[in-house]
Amino acid sequence: MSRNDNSDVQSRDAVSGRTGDATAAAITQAAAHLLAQYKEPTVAAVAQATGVARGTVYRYFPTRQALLAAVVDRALLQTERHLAQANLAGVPVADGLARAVRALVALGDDFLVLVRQRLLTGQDIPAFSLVVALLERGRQAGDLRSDLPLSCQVEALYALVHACVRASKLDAAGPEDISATALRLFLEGSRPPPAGPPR
Amino acid sequence: MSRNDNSDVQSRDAVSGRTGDATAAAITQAAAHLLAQYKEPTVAAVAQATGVARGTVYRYFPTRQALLAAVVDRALLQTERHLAQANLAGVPVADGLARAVRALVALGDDFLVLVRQRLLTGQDIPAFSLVVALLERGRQAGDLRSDLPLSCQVEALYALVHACVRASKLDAAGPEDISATALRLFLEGSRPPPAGPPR
Amino acid sequence: MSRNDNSDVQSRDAVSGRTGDATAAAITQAAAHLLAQYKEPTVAAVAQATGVARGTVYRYFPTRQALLAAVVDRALLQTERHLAQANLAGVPVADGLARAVRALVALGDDFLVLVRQRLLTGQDIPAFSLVVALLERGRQAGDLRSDLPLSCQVEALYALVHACVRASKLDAAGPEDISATALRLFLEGSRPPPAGPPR
Amino acid sequence: MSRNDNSDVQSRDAVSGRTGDATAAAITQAAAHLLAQYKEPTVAAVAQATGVARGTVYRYFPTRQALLAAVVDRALLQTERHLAQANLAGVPVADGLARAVRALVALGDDFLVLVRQRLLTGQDIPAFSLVVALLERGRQAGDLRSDLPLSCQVEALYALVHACVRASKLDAAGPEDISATALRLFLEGSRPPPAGPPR
DNA sequence: TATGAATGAGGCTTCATTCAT
DNA sequence: GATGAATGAAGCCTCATTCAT
Repeated sequence: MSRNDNSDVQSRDAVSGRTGDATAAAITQAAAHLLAQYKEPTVAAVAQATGVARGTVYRYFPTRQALLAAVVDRALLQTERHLAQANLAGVPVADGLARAVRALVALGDDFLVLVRQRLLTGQDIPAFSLVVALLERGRQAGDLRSDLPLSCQVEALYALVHACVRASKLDAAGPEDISATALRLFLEGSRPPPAGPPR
Repeated sequence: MSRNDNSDVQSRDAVSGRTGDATAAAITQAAAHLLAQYKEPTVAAVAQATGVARGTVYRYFPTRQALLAAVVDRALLQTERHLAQANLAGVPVADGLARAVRALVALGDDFLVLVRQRLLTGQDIPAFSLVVALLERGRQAGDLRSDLPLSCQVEALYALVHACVRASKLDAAGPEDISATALRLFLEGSRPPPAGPPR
Repeated sequence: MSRNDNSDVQSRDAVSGRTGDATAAAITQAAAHLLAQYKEPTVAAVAQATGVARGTVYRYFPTRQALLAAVVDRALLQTERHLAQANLAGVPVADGLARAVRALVALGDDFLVLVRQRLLTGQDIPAFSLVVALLERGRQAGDLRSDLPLSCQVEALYALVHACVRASKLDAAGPEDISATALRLFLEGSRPPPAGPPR
Repeated sequence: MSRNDNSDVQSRDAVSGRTGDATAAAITQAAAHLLAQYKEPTVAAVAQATGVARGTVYRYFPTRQALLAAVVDRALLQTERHLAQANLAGVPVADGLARAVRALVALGDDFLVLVRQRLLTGQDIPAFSLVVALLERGRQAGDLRSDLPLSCQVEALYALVHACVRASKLDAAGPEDISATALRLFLEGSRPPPAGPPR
């Protein structure tokens, strides 16, 4: 009843109106936004973007590396959740690809963070394994051509989503249009259909 | 495989076998290689990769920024030269695309440097205008589909070349295979041909 | 002899007993002392003389140049205040000269800093304009000889004060004696009075 | 007879027309000029001012410190020679002072170098001992007032010469005028004579 | 909990010095 | 003898990190 009766919610900051966990989330989000622009953000930049003092960042993350790792972890988690909810394995390949692309586009900064991570470390992103599995299924089922290396197809899918997301930032296109464009480029390429429309 | 064969030009260093200009070229090349890996190379790293002392880098480039700018400039020059020699405007669009992709793949680190530059600055690379013109010609001539934004197609072409180059570093594929894969992905996408082979 | 007595203002450092502003003042003071010895002080030297780490200097002054400029600015401010309080224009020339010399001597390091600045840059010190005006008044009123260039007289006054201050550092003379000596040298020179005492 | 018959003169540089000793002299002279402006000259600056390459400076002077010491030594030597030739001890004090001041003014950069040296090191300049002896003689003979510290008078003399030299650089005054002004300021000060002109 | 002050390691840059031609 | 290239020590500056309030 009383105002102090917040034993089961996080403590709340009077000024920012943020709970402790919300502060941590705000920090990671700001850091993700900076990372998505391919900056190498300093702690001061993250703190300023979050609207807190530098020391506050260190209250939640022991080191800069830990903060950046937390950002990547959060992006991984979000990606896993989105892709799992998309139920890629439960629908035909064509539908699965459309769902996957929409999910990646919807991830926004988190997707860019993971692409950046792949670019820098060269390591696979585990959260993307569902997408790789989908591509493999498509190749085996004959829904996707299999005369090209799988690795190139994987790269191509991410690259096209990434390219469309970035290109759309200039055109201010909506996520549906972006997703559709990326998907078409991935599936059909840039050569026009010989006769009637392929669909 | 000596880096320099003009025996009667430039003073030559006995140990490294490099002339003065060759030293500058070696520095930019080493820096380009580091940049191509999406590192943010320190002057010390560039010097070590070149095999000279830090101070030597400053004999040729007044600041780190100037060095990196010189690397980008050199990449621009190389790209302009390669694309100009490819005579993209003088052949049919299909051939032009094949030539363009082969030229970009052949650029190696220089292409990656320019892609990185686009990624970081968001600015257009003037040396790529020949490729954009080719795409525009293809769209108007009906050789390329025009129901997608040109900007997305431009991004897609670079992204696919980039993706194939990077994917090939794991497979140690040759430039011809890389180029062919990138070109097919760009033109035909990943959906298999409906009936007989597309060509 | 504590440097700061306003007990309820500014956060206070437990070890050094300095407030934040006092730290900046301590840094400029230490830098002024080094400048007054005609050193070209490094940031490390200033930090050590202040008793802080190098980085701390950069908390208060963005660059070394900015620090040195702040020292000069502070010296200008102090000089303006001292000379303004001396009310040179409101008393006879002879008294004004005595006041001016005492003020300059009392400035100590700040005066030396400004003399050094004049020496290095060759530019006039605006805070000295009150003294120049006094000399001009003296020349027009016949209290000072006007058969010598004013610029030489100006230089001479500063040079004599400077010389006496520096000479007195070896003799540990008090400011009153220094001022009197400088004033006499400026007014009467080194030739003894022909007959009785000149006053 | 033959052109190679220069065994007893210095080897002569074909381009600069300087002998080896002349090159060393040119270097010290250029360095003296820079020192006289109260710069802290780099070896590169000295070399550029001399018109030779950096390495050439090191052919004549093992280190920068040695070069600067050589400049001071040369200034000391010049000063000793000038003052000795002035025969200060052999004429009345008044004449001696006039000769001394003219000699110091005529030294130009060398005098400024020594003043700078005094300023930085605080040590006496041995070449100036003849002037100090002259001042002492004047004080004992009653030609100079002795109610002021000798050290202040010494400082004052140098300071006035220095001030007049520097002030004259703005007015482009000749050495005779400079000397006369400095001497008057030293002897008679800035107060006008009570009745008729003192001379 | 949040903050501003302080620190020190590391990167950039200059410059005295050495070396090979 | 003179030069340009190369080096490394040292100074400037940034920034991740710690600490006391």
